[in-house]
Amino acid sequence: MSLRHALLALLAARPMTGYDLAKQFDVSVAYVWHAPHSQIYPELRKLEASGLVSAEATPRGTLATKRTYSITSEGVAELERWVAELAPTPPERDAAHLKATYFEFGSFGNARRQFEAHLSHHRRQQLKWETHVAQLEKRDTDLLRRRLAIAPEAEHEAIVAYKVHVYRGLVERARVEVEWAREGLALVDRLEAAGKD
Amino acid sequence: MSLRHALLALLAARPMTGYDLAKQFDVSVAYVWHAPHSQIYPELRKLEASGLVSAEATPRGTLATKRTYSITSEGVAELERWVAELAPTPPERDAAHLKATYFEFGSFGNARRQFEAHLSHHRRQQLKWETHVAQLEKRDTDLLRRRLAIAPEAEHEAIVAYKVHVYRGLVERARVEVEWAREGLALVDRLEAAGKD
DNA sequence: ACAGCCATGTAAGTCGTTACATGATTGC
DNA sequence: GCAATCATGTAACGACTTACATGGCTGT
Repeated sequence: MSLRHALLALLAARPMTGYDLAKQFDVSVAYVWHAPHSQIYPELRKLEASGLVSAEATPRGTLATKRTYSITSEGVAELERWVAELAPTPPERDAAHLKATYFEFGSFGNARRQFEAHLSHHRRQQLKWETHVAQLEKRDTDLLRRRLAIAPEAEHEAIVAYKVHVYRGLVERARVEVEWAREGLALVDRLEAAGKD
Repeated sequence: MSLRHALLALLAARPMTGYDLAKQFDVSVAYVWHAPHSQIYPELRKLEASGLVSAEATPRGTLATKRTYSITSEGVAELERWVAELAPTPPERDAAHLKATYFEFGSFGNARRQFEAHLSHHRRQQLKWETHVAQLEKRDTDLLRRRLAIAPEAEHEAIVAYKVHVYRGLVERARVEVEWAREGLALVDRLEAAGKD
């Protein structure tokens, strides 16, 4: 149920085509909620059918139509309803930790490879998010500027602050994963040394 | 693809029925990989069909049959293959952080409620995992004892250490979420105070 | 002419959720 | 007799993945 709200939230900043939305999912929203275009296009149709967004269709070539979607007042109301709703936390599903629980079924070398992959992935994530935090703080992303342009000035601080807080949280989370992987590597070293006696 | 491997890993400790497995998913594995019984029973049939587990059927009442599943040597091989495989990291999908990005669509009171729910959820998780770590360290869970009983003594330390490392990682992760929620609450206080001028 | 980006879709399949459905055994 | 727990399934639906498929526009 989050995809529709992610789309509505993006459209609250400015009208966009499905393609624009798919791109935004790659450069910012995807940091918290990933979605491929094959999921986005049908969802936009559903949102349109339920009146939460409206589409302006402009012909493109002879066959295709380009649709620019805007959020409607019902859409804004739905966004507000969603933000006010206390969502149940989803069940845990963590493939990396599941696998690490059973590293004894592989070699020390394998455990190292796995921890190293974990480390480099989350290190990259951390850098990406740190960059994003810096941009948000400078109010230097297209979407944020658009969002601020249509919001009353009194709200600007909160709008920026919430987003910065979210991405700082993700930076911290990535940092913890990196730390966990490093400690994992140290653990493997200890286990291997102990086994050599 | 992780459900099958979680099942295989559990069956590597001891033979179990679908019901036993479902219970294990509630008390330990579910901490990393949740699955309802409606998913477990069909998956066991598939594992049986592909020869990774074998089932011993004992009649139960007039109609039902109770099936006790054991891992086969092919199943162990598949576990080893899975542990050695470098799995791609799944795309981000974090409803709580997504929503927090857009807290400006709700009131300060709402943002507080949301952060408080986040805080208490992850606080509970943290305690649950801390308890689990303590049990693992004392080698005081049924499953772990069974696992150690059939493993060569030289491997015991690693078997315990990997599991402890995983759950400590989850404790840390929960701690970071708790911290994030607390900082969120402080942020809301600051924003509200600033807005009152 | 060709590359690269703009733009939109469908289809098959897997995974997971939620609800429905049934019956046996054990201990009080 | 009743409650709790043991035990096993099915079905409908929704979310997500992966692959396939098509074609337009812009600049070099």
